[in-house]
Amino acid sequence: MENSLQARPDLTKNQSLVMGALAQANAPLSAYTILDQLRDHGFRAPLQVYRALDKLVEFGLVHRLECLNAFVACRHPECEAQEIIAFTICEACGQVGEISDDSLARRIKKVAKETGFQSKKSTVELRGICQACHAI
Amino acid sequence: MENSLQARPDLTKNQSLVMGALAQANAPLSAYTILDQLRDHGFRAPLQVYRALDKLVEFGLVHRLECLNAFVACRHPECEAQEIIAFTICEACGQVGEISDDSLARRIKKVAKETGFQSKKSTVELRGICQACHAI
DNA sequence: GCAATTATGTAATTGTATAACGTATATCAA
DNA sequence: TTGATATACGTTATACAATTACATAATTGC
Ligand SMILES: [Zn+2]
Ligand SMILES: [Zn+2]
Ligand SMILES: [Zn+2]
Ligand SMILES: [Zn+2]
Repeated sequence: MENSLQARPDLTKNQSLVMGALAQANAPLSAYTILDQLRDHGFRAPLQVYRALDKLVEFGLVHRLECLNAFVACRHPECEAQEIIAFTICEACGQVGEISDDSLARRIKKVAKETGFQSKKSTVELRGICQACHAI
Repeated sequence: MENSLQARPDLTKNQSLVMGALAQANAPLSAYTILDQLRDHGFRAPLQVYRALDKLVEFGLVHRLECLNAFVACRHPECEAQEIIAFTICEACGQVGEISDDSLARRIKKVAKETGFQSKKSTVELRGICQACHAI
């Protein structure tokens, strides 16, 4: 049986550039912000960014935040092994945290199943204030 | 102390029209789909829809689904009393369900708090197959 | 009436994402 | 070597989503 984890191939040039932009940022970037940052490297059109992002998300290197229409580099080593990740998005500093909690995942699965819903993909995004910003 | 629940005033004409479109639909509608449906009633511009949607969401009569950029009428009588609602979105029939489970809400609050995150607003959206579609 | 607030109409613009082309390159089998 | 397949890339145009800016009308509270 195939391992469901994506065996990550070497990144292409465009994929590397987009990954680099996201890795350097300490907050989510929109596709168009990435495009602007990479114009000096030859990027001209949104599709170049979106195609790279599609692959990077597929590889599990990047997450998409639905509530921001933005993308963030994964900082969570064990990410691919988790079914459900909760993202914490600080509205003060923009930083994104990743929480993977088994009991939370089980709870979500359970409440869904109780209504007969078969969940395939879940989005959990929390907006608020991170610890660092709250301390200020 | 003011009640945080919105005392719902009568809806204006535009708000009623948008609410009607969403109430009739059995799946989420995008703002532009609503606009098209209401052209016969004098709607000409997206802003007329977005302004009505803003109010309806504020009143708790409509929910916005982040992962779809779409809006759905609330089918959940006790909705406003719940801090956290999980939406189930069927990828087969499009129907949206609302789950409010106290233990899930507590769990989410708890895992966030463990990382020092102060959550203000949460988005929980599950995509998959609903019971009816699974039975087919 | 009058001021303040809320709702509406319209046009223009900005932001997000994809469709539809064509081209280039790597891989593999015949 | 050729042909088939798969993948990546570049470009243009277009579709879809949301907001800004400004003017006008209706409503509400004195
Ligand atoms: Zn991750
Ligand atoms: Zn912060
Ligand atoms: Zn509801
Ligand atoms: Zn269904």
